[in-house]
Amino acid sequence: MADLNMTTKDGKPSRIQRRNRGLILEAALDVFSRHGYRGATLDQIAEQAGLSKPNILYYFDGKETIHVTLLNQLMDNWLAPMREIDPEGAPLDEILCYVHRKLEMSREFPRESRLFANEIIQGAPRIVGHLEEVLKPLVDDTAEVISGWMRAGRLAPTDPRHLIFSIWATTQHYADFEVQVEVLMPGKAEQDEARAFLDRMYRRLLTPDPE
Amino acid sequence: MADLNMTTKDGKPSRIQRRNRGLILEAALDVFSRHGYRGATLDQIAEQAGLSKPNILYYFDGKETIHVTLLNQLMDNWLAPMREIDPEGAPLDEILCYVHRKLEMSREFPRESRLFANEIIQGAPRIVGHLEEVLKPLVDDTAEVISGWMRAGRLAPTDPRHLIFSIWATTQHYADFEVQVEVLMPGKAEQDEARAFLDRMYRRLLTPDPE
DNA sequence: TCGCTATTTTACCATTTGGTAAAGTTACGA
DNA sequence: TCGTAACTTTACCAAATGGTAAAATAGCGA
Repeated sequence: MADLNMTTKDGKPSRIQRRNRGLILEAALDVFSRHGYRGATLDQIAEQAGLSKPNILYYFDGKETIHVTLLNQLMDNWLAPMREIDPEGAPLDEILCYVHRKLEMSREFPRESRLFANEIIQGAPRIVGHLEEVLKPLVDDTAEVISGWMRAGRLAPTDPRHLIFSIWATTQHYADFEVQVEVLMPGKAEQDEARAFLDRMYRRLLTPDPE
Repeated sequence: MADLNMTTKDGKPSRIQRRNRGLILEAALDVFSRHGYRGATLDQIAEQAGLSKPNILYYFDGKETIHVTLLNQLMDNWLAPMREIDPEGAPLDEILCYVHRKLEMSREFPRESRLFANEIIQGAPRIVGHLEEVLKPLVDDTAEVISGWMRAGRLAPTDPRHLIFSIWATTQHYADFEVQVEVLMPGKAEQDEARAFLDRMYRRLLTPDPE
């Protein structure tokens, strides 16, 4: 019985359950991130997970459930770096540290980045809710923190939200558009260069003008 | 006879041909950009074009041909702003003008932007060739122009290729991640703000330090 | 207006795809 | 070691999808 919570009688998921659900999600991340939601097939996921298709549907209610599960799991990790921006810290350091972490994640978790990008580009049909309920409040808070720093003259003034967009865009670009980057800078250790470039760009943008 | 070149006997495409091929490409742009290659169906394209599915296949050899046709048409317009960077112009103005044009295109042609993004994210299977043969030389040239400006002290030095990436990323973000932008800045005239933000960012990044 | 070509429609088809039913097999506590 | 619940497999299915054959119709030059 493919229960929604998927637990054994005693309320705890079994070892096999944990292993197989893990295998499925790992395979699904791979396939969804490469082909998008509609482009991915349960057969591909099944093959990559080393399980049969019906067996996959024993663990998840359907294709969409797998996808939504992935997106939900993803969002938490994805937003963690922004949550760690410390309103008490040194403004420029906090922002630059955030940029570095996002770039790190783009290198370490390109599949997650692409999964997310695919979903947003196609209208985010399965996570607009999450965006409104979780992402928006977090961004509002962060923008307020940054605004405060700017009003205090500790950062050069700009629009904090567009600043955030630009950080997302520039860092995730290296994951989402990896093929293109690879074509244009073949074989280069572009990640270190990227770090230096972004560091410089945001440092110059945000360092307050001497009065 | 669905000829590859699709011409009438006298070598010229008929009025009907031009109209219908146009209808199909317009519809296909809409559908592909919203759902990605595999997520789009010929039935959707047919319905949106107001033609029957077999009729669509009378004008194009198949789904893939339509997609490739779109991508090829797109690439030229897409790269036009970069081609217009004038090596003889004022460096900062040329770059900022390029940024503005890219942002403009992101607003005017969001479907094209998303079509392209979808293709690249999913590994660019149908246009790596084009990227290598057309995009790479152009980027190499442009990077060399920018490098020259930097060596001459007319722009603050940075990596020109990462500069280009960041311009692409930040400008296309407003088209590709439109849903997210809309959630986080509901109803705002974010395009004007974006222009001001990017102008400021690249101006500060690239203005040479006074010696 | 005739005749020929260009275009469109109708009726299909094979494959793929998400999903199910039910029979088997495994694992684990009593 | 036996019984039951957990898991897996086999054999399907209906709908969707890319594509085709061939008949029917429209358009256009002579």
